[in-house]
Amino acid sequence: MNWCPKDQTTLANEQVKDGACERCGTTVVKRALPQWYFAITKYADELLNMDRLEWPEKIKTMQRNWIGRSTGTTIGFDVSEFAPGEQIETFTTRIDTVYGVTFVVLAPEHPLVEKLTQPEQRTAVEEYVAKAGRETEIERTSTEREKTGIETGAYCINPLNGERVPVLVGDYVLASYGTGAVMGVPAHDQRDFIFARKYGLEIRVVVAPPNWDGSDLEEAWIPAGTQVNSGEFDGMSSTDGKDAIADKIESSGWGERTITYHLRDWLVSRQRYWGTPIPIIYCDDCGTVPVPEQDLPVLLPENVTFDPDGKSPLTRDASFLNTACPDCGKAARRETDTLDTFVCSSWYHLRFASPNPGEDPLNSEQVKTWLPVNQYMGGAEHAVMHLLYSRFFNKALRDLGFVDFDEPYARLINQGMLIKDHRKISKRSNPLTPDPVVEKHGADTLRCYLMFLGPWDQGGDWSDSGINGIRRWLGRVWDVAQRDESRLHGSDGERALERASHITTQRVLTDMEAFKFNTSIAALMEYTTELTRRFDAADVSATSWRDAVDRLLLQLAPMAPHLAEELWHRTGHTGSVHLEMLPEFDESLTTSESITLAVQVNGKLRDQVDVDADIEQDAAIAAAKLAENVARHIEGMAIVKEIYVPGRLVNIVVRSAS
RNA sequence: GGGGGAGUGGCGAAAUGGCAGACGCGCAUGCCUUAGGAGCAUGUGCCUUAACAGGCGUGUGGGUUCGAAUCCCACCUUCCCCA
Repeated sequence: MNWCPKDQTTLANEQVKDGACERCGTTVVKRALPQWYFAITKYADELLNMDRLEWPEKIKTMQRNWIGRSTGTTIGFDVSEFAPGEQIETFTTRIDTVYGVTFVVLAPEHPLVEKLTQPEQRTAVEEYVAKAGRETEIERTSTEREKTGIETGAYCINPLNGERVPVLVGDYVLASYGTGAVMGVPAHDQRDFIFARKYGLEIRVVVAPPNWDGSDLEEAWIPAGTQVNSGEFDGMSSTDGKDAIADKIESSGWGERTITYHLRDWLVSRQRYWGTPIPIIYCDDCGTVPVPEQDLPVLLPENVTFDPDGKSPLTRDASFLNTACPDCGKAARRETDTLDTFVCSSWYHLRFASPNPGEDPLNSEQVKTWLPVNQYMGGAEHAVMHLLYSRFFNKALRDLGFVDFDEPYARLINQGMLIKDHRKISKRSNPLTPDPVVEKHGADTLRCYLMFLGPWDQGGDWSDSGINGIRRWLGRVWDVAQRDESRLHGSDGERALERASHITTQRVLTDMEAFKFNTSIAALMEYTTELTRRFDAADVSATSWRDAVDRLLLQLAPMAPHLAEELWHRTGHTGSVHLEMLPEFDESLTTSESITLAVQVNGKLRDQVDVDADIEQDAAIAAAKLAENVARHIEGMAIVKEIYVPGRLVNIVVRSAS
């Protein structure tokens, strides 16, 4: 059990960071306590299936790694010579290397350590085990550190070849992972290789590299190869050997094919006040009894005192603690542990969708209407905690009949981290209070600025100065939208205005769908400038001008909702701008009759030419060659190649004519 | 150590095989102003040049291509994640 001495509570593996409590940074120690778990491992395989999720690959990879499914073989090494009737269970994904086992290593916490340690080694082993108990798992498994181990003095038998190999204790083996014991194959595992060299153990090649001449290896050979020194399996490819050896082990009863997971069951007990009480009652006669459904939910008592000993007030609150056994009615005690807060965040979206469910925790009909969540926005830091728990909850609730879908969040986007003073902005450690910014510039300005900082999924650096640009732009919008269009009677700029409108909408909508709000806003800024220019030139009609301003406001609405609404009303509209549809764009109106081609000579830009938009390749190249600065660079040269990229550029490749 | 991002002006950034630096900040000059931490206009990658123009330039070194910030290889720096 991971125990934080400061917070006086247990922690899930996911909540231990670098051996320290995720909340307060205190070094976490190991404690043995009875706890409540959720059986998330029962869903491990289903949780691995993320094919239909539109999530960032990175998050999917992190979840896969966290679940950590590996297929391999469990095999027992007999130790009855030293501990009658016992054997050491080991798990390996490389059963093809089993003939190369030259030692077996136990985790310091392994129950057989005590039984197997021989008298002459006892003092040294006990010291070693005590030392390992003071170190964190991160320290023990760090690859930076040299592997250490100590002999127990005992030996075990490899069932495949009947060999007697030494049993050691090593702190790089964790009791909590796999079987808490590993077989040592120095020739084919780099950690074992280094370990064997250090302690003078045999390094025996059993999977030969191609063209192996029988000499000693310089480092472990990890890839596949040919079985050698492997009895009846010699000559097989190690890929086939894996299956053949596993078959033999299973048919001989020495072990079996096994799937293991890194994921462990979710420890949900917390020794805190602030949490959902675990609905369990302890009765001296009936044992552990769940609170009957009609008595749910168990509510926290309200008038409690918090003492500085860090213990949950629930452990001292008699009115909460004492109750009657639901089965026999005799006096009984409530569980005083509460549920991890990740339990609540695993289904809050279901409750949001059905806020008044009556007797049930949620209303399935309303949940079906609204969910699953189409687009979820959250931080990448939730990859293996909240997001995994939430998926598990959804699947469990589905199996209980509460929801009819498999996944809670169809599409996931990670917003990036905001950095201030070289540290990430966080509500706990480095907060950015929006109030003064809102006070000074308004909520719309702050909102737009956050969108303008950079790509949404990359976050950005907060700076106080850049916000002025957004403030100025919104000021220009305010000005331009309210100009009096009655003096406009022109027509020369109509076509240009229409083009600008449709191009802008195309850019704004495309970028918004890709969560590139920064470039969406840049497009609207350019459009604002264009509107101002057209008004000052007075070369459009009043109607076109007004339509163009409406278009600006409609696209501004999602970004600066208050300002857009106010201007929508001030420009003569009734009803809310937020009930309007976004404008559409006509691709045919985004093009123009003439285009500017860039002209390169040998890939270097030399000039530009204005040509008809539908110009043919030959004509485009001919026009390009006439450009003054191009002619200069190709004069007297032999033309090797001419390239025309329609609508974009011409590249003329030349070399000296000599 | 392993896994995954990122590296472009003074700064935030744009461009994902086709005119590098859009848009914005900052800065400079000018206009307006009794005033400016307001507003407006113009300019602003570096070097050479009176100008036309030319050279250099997207972390470093190589490669592919008519053409590379963009693709490939190696390296450097940095951020995030890690049983």
